[in-house]
Amino acid sequence: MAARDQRNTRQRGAIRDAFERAGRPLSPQQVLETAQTAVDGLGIATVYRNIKGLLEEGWLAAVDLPGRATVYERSGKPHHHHFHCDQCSRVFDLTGCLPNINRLARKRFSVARHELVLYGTCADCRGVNA
Amino acid sequence: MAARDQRNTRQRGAIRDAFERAGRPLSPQQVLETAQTAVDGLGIATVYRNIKGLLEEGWLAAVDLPGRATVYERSGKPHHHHFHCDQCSRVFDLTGCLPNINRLARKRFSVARHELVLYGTCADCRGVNA
DNA sequence: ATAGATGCAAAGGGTTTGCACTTGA
DNA sequence: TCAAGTGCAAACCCTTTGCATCTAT
Repeated sequence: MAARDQRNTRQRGAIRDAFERAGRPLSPQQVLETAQTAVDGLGIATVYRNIKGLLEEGWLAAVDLPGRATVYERSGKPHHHHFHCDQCSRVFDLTGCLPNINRLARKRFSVARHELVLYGTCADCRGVNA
Repeated sequence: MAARDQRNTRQRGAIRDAFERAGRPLSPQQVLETAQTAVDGLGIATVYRNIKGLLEEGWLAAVDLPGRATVYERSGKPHHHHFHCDQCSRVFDLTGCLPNINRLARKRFSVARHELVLYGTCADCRGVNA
């Protein structure tokens, strides 16, 4: 394998922690804010560089969502989609998918994959702190 | 109504034409390239300003797609989704949707709408110039 | 010791805005 | 006429990169 020669810096550790603990996709900015509580002076450039490294390593996966900057999540999850809260802008994982989703395209399109995002309000924002 | 006091400039006409003729969502850059053939010296800022105006007017609708800049299309179409060609990056309209698509979210999420994008290769890029 | 990693600041790419000039009505 | 519209360039925001310094190994 020898993915590459990466060191275990405090910064990298804090960034990984941020993802482990969040359990949901995070933006670089959100990662910065979380990881800064552990590593003072952490810079945004370092966050971007580590995210890139963790992507190449396969530890992270990019989640492109319409209308917002790319967020990232731990890789290895089964096929799933996301929910975007219109109020707090946080992104949550959904489970499962729908059959026939790729059949929406006419035969003149060869479909390789799809992306589905649901929008609305999360329980926290609705005050349903159940 | 008096949406606002908009003039019919050559630029605005050319921009509208670009959308009318394309029949598919366009990016500001694509609009610029098309409309420049009609209006020499057209600037990108004018394209952005007119797109914004046409959005407010309700003549255009924004189409946010994951991982690419927002594209725009004529408004008023029934609910539909889009196909993004991985090779030429053009975006095409699909027709229809799937039932139950909003049920993918657990009850802790209140779903207001959804966005679905299919990815793959369009007929042109596959050489199926049928 | 030393190559990789970091932080800062500057550079990029796409979108928006300020301003003087142009133009539609 | 004269405010809305335009073109240009500077400003912005987010992401990436250059470089001197720092640090795991």
